[in-house]
Amino acid sequence: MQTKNIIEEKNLKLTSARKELLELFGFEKKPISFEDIKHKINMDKATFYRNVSKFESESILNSFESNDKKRYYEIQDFPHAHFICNNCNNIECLENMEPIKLEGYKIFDMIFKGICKSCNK
Amino acid sequence: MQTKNIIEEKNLKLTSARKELLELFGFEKKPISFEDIKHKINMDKATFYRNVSKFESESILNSFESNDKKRYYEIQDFPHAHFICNNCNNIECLENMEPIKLEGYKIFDMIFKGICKSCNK
DNA sequence: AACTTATATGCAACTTAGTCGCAATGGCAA
DNA sequence: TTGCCATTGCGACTAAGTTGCATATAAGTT
Ligand SMILES: [Mn+2]
Ligand SMILES: [Mn+2]
Ligand SMILES: [Zn+2]
Ligand SMILES: [Zn+2]
Repeated sequence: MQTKNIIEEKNLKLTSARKELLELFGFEKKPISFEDIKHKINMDKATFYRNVSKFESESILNSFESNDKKRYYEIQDFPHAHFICNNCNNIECLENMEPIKLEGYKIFDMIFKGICKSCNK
Repeated sequence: MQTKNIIEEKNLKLTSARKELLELFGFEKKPISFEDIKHKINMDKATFYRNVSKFESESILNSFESNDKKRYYEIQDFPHAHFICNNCNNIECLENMEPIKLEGYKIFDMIFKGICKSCNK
């Protein structure tokens, strides 16, 4: 979907900060922290955080906290688990995993931690 | 195992702070943050954090970060997943779950987030 | 195109979990 | 009992994220 349509659908103003963020998140395939992109983007950190929070409450992004005390954001497409490597700190999207069910619970997010494929060789 | 043996096995000094912590962690069944117990314990926060870090590197405790930006520690017994409720923020140990395997990866930790049994009613 | 107004932004000050340097203390082995 | 080194308390610090406030701007209205 186009950046403009995403925004209009949610009754938000299409500012240049929001354009920048949505293009960046649309382009990246991995979850991103503020630290990751602060040098690439042209906005204050308050603007970044206020926008990603709004995007999250509008179901455009979702987020989780990694090992490094930073919050990572990514486009909300189809639900999938994440693997965080304790060794290289890389975050992987596990897109081919069948979803796990727990009787009586609703699961929105799954995080696995351990040693990733390449560190495990 | 006795507090004293745990400590001696790792060549650490059995200080009163360490006795307090190990008894507390042995007694509690749930993961604990510093905030949770700071009023019950008789030590500086630096002492708490230095000790739990050491215990973790000695494989006496393990830890993970929850939704509330706090780190939770618990006795390392048998590996199990945790469920964090987005609604009531309660942390549950999922002790009856069969472990999940991922070809090529080593999984040390699994965290599920969503809505817990009692909030889901 | 100019006017209006609610929303969004930049900036600086703030919050808060956790860390660190350092001088004083205290386990424990000799 | 002595002495050494790990451990402790304390205060200062760090860093991710938040907030208040004055200013700027998107977008609808005239
Ligand atoms: Mn992902
Ligand atoms: Mn547990
Ligand atoms: Zn790795
Ligand atoms: Zn709940």
